[in-house]
Amino acid sequence: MPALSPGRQTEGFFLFGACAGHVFNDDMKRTKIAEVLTKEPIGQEVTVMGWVRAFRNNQFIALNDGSCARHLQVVVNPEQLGEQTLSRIKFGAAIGAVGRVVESQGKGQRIEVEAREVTIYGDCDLEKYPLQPKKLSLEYLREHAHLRFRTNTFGAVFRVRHALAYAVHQFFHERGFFYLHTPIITASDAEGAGEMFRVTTLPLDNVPRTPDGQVDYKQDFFGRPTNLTVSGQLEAELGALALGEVYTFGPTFRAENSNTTRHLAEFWMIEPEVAFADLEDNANLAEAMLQYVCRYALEHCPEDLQLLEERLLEEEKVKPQDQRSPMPLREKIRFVVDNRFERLTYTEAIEILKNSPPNKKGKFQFPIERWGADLQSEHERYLVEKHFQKPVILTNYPAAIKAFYMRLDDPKEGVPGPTVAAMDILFPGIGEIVGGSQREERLDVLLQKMRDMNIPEDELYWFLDTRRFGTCPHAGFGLGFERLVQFVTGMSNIRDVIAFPRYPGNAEF
RNA sequence: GCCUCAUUAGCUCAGUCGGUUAGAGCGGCGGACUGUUAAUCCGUAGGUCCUAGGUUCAAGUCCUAGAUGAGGCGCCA
Repeated sequence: MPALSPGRQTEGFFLFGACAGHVFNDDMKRTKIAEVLTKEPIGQEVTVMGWVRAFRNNQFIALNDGSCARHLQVVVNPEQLGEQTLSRIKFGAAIGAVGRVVESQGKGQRIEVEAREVTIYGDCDLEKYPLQPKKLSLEYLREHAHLRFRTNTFGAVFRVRHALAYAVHQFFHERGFFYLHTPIITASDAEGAGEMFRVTTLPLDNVPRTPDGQVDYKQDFFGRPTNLTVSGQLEAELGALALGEVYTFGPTFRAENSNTTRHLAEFWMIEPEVAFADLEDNANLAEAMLQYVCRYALEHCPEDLQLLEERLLEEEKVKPQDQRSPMPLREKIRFVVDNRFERLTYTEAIEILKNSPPNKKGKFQFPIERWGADLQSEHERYLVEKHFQKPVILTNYPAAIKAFYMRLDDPKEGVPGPTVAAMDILFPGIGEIVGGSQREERLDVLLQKMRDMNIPEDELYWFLDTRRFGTCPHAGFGLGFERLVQFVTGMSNIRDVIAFPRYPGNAEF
C-alpha cells in the first residue's frame, strides 16, 4: 500500500472504511466526488481521491470514486506536473488531487477541479489489468467479478442494490416491524423448499459410522445433521406470534441444480411474517412494499437508473423487436409504483389461459387443459406480459401443488378442488418475485395435512407449539431480493446483481 | 437434470465451397498534442483458431467425445 501520510496510515484507512465520511487522515480531507458534483463549491479548494477512468490530451482526468455514477474532471498542468507523474496517470490508477473547483470551459461538464497537486496511490499496469477503457461483455466481467465494481454498470447496480436494501429496512421499520435474525445453520429440513447444503465437521474421507452402517451424526459438531437454511419462514412465524410483525432479510441457500438467469445457490431473501393477518393483508403488504422500494430507488438513484436505462437500451438494440422491453427502465419502474397490481385467483387465471389465443392455437408447450395443473413459466409470462401487462398477484392455488403450511380455504362454488390461501406475485421479465400465504393456524387441519404429505411431526414440535398455544391467523411471504434488484436495474442475469454469485460449478472469489 | 447455440489476438468479432502467409475494430505499447469528452493523429507488437481423437492429398472450416460459456425448460424466490 503506498504511503498516504507517514505514521497515520492505519488510522486513515480505518476512518475511511468505517464511516465513509469526510476524514481521511488528520491533515487531509477527502471530499467525495458525489458531494463535489452536487454542491458545486466553486472557488473552494478540495481534495478528491479515486480511480482514473480516462486521461485525455495529457490534461483531463475523468476521476471516479464510486460515490456516484458521474466522473469528476480533474485538469492538470502537464508542465507543472512533470513527466514522471504524468506517465503514471493511467486508466485504473488510484490517485488523489488537490485543487480549486472552477467552472468548466468545456461542454461536457459544468465544473472541474484545477489540480495543483496530484498524488499517485496505486499504479495500474495496463498490459495486465483485465479491465479496458471500452465496452466489455457482462460474461467477461462475470469472470472478473472482483474488479467489475469499477465499471459504470456494476457501480450503478451495486449502489442501487444498496438503496433497495436500505429501503426494505426503512419500509418495515416505519410500519413497526421488528428485524429478526433467523438461523443460517438449521437442523430443520422438513419444509421442502428445496435441496439443502449439508453443514458438517465430520471428516469426509473417514466418516464415523454407527454399528448398522449409518453415518453417526452424534459425533458431528451439533450432534445431529444440520444444513444451511432454505428459508427463515418457520422461525419467523415463531417471532410473529409474539412480536406481532417481524421480517427477516438474510442469505438463503438452495442446492438445486438450477441453471437459469433467475436462480442462485446463495441468495438474499426478505420474509415478513404478520400475526392477525389474512391473505388479503398479505397481498396488500407485498404490494405496498414493492411500490415503496421501487419509489425509493427512483427518488434516490436517478443517475444510476438513467445509466442502467441507457445500458439496457443499448443491449436490446441487437434484439428483435418482440424481445425488447416495452418501456424504458425508469418508466417500467414508475408503472409499478403508480398502478395497482392485478389480483386474481388461480381458478380465474386458468379460465383466462384456457381461452387465450396461444392456448387455442396450440402455441403453449404445455397446453392448459384441466384445473389443478401447476402453471408453467410460459403461462405466467402470458398473463403478466401479454394479457394484463402489469404485475399480477395470483391467489388460491390448488392445495395439492403447494406447501403443507398454507391455510386450507373453505370450499367455494365453481372451484373444482380444495385450494389454499397462497399467493404468488409475478413481475414482467422476472416471473415469480414473491411467494407467500396465509398460514394454517388450526392445529387439527395442519396435523392432517402433515400426515397426508408425510412430514414428520416430532421434528417440527416447536413449530406446532405455536398452534398448540395461543394460535392465531397469520400470514407472510418471501421475496427474492436479487429478483427485485434485477427488476429495478434491468439486468437480465441474476448473477450480475449479486457481488459474488454462487451457482452450480461456480464459487470463485 | 434436459434441450439449443457458441468457443479464432487482451476484448468484441469476421473468416466464402475444406485449399497458399488467419484479418478488422477497440484495447496495449512507442511517439505527437495546453480545452479534451468512448479525445484525436502517426507508428508498432500481439495467435495452443477451447482440448483430445478422427475423416481427408489438405481442417479454423467436416465428424465424435469432453471442457467452458450463453440462452431456454424444470425446481423456485
